[in-house]
Amino acid sequence: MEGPSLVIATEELRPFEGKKVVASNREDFVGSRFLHSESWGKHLILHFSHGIYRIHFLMFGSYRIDDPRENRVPKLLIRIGKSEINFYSCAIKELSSTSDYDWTVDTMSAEFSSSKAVRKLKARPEAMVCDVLMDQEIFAGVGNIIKNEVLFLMRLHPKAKMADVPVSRLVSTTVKYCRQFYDWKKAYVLKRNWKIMRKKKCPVCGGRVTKAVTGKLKRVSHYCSRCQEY
DNA sequence: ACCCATGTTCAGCT
DNA sequence: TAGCTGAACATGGG
Repeated sequence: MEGPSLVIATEELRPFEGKKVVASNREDFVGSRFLHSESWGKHLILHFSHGIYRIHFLMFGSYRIDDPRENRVPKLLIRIGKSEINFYSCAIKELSSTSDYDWTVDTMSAEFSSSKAVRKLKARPEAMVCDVLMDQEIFAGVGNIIKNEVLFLMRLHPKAKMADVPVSRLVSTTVKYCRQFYDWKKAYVLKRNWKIMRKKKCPVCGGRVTKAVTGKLKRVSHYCSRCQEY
């Protein structure tokens, strides 16, 4: 789950703000009050009257509101009023505070600082663009889908060195695409708008899309070797 | 039916 | 010590 999806999660939880947890599979949550939620990058931060919890969905995590999965044990279940919210296969960690979060690196935050990102990127001329895009200390919330789509939009090869990348345009394209991802996801049309991710043919030249593990992060990149130059 | 993938952390090694 | 690798976790979709 990537940053924009987490923002959507906070929105879906909004109707439950200020309400009491009447039941849970975790004793400490019972009787507590759900105050509000927020997201930072791929973190979903839930504030309850008894504590702050950070949920990370990793690769396979999911949540369901009033739609429990059959035969699946949620990592966290909370019942609020007549509603049931379930979090599956995620990592849950209690936080003592959220003061360590820097929202100026969260690509979905209004506080995101493009100038700060540009500065960090310029400090890494030897790094591959596929790695810096996924760096959560620069672009918190960007995952492999956003990475691949942004690289295609920029016509950039995943292995391009940052020294050869138009840094300012990379930042603006990434932030803009995160918003686009959010809009498409909300409209349930995200996948059909992928241009290169898991595609067989390049939408520009019709050539076969290359699928290769790239960068220090060793994540799969989907790219057109003809249209996306070094 | 099998294979893959929207991700991160950590142990253990060089 | 820094940096790398593999393992572990866990699951729906093509």
